[in-house]
Amino acid sequence: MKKYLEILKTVKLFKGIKESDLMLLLGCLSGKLQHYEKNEIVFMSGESINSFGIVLAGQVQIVQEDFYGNRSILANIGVSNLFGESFACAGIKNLPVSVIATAESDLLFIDCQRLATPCVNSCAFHSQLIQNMLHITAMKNISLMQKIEFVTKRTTREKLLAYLSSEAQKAGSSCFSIPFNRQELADYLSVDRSAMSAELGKLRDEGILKFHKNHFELL
Amino acid sequence: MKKYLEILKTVKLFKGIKESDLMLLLGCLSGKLQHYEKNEIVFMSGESINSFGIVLAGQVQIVQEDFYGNRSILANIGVSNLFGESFACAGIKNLPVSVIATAESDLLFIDCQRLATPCVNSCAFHSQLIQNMLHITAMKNISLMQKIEFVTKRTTREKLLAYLSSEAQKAGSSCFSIPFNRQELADYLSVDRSAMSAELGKLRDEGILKFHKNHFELL
DNA sequence: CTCTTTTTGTTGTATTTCCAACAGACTTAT
DNA sequence: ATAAGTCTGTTGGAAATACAACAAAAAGAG
Repeated sequence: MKKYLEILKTVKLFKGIKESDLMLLLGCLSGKLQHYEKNEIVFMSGESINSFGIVLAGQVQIVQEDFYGNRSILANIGVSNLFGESFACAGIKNLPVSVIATAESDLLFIDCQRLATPCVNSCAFHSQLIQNMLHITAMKNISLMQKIEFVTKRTTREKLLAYLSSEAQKAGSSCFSIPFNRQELADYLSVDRSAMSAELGKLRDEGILKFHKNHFELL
Repeated sequence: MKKYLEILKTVKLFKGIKESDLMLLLGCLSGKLQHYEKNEIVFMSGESINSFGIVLAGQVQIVQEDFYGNRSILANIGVSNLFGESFACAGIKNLPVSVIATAESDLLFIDCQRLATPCVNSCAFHSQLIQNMLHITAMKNISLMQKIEFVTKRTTREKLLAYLSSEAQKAGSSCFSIPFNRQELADYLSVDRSAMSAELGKLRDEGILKFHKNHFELL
């Protein structure tokens, strides 16, 4: 766990917790570190969970799949971010989504019960953790709204431009990388991959953007 | 304010607060009651807000509008539910959405600062309020995900059926009312109104559902 | 009640998306 | 280096959607 101390310090859930208290706190929360291979399933939809995760290395995706096999990617969770905490905090028993590691990943799992109920040692941090968690779920709300903004755009072109400019803004530069390959991007924006590929080609021909693999530049 | 005591007792934010403490608490939070006419704007996109609202009567809608005039309804907020709290908790300065009263409404506004910082009187409730707020934002997360599930369906028919069956489930009956007229439903599901109307007609002809105005029955 | 406005349903056409199939580029394993 | 597998771009036809225009029904105003 110690090798991830630097990462843990950047996790928003632990904001305001002293570095010296961090390991102690993790013990109290009975945090469990686990390794996942690429494409391994972390949580399966329908499953009942009693812990949420923190990505310490790699990345995971939150995925919805209907029984026609249509896949929809709700979110990509990168290093130092949480997943599953909304279901935990809302007390949802059966997961309506799956979580999949899309790269070799190290994930830290924390028991929700432990977070919600103060214990002798962590009591001092408890109130801080809840407040941090509130901030995190509120931020997730915002990014879900932003995703809705993308997918409700009428055409593939508009969806692409809305998504890409938001990524550029997030990166603070017109050059940026995205955490998706083409099929994943299509599943995130909820469009047809081939049509999207064609549209990307058009946008490039019109001089609106450049791209190479998952690296983009808006012009 | 007293006339709404029964409603206030059902507000999830105040869960665990004794009825006798409620009015005291509202004073501490400097809650302000305000009346709105139908179609009046409550919050305007771009505005900077420092309070969130609770619907005591009527309803409001959370609306996104792009500069082509395409409207997207993110959510409908009914009696005893909160709006704007995600932006408050996330510390978002400029509202990315608008809030509009879609019926004559009484709204209670609460200052975020007051909620976040304990004061001499409300201190005892403070921790409870934060926990309740966490639960509320987590639940909102879930309903946003559900909305994404609707709008990412490929066809108008699938969107309708996904939405209507979720409403039936929520109502606990195959008969239920929806809080939208046709144009609003189209803007919520992000489809063309006329195409949606046609699809509703087909579904009725096929004996899959019955409807009259905003009252539906799944068969 | 009558007139006006809003809401809902219907239709036809242009546009867009979806799907399937395929070829080339790139990766990975052996 | 070869072969198998994956990812990306391209195309054509089928299906679905968006848009505009209009008629009928319902709601609201005077």
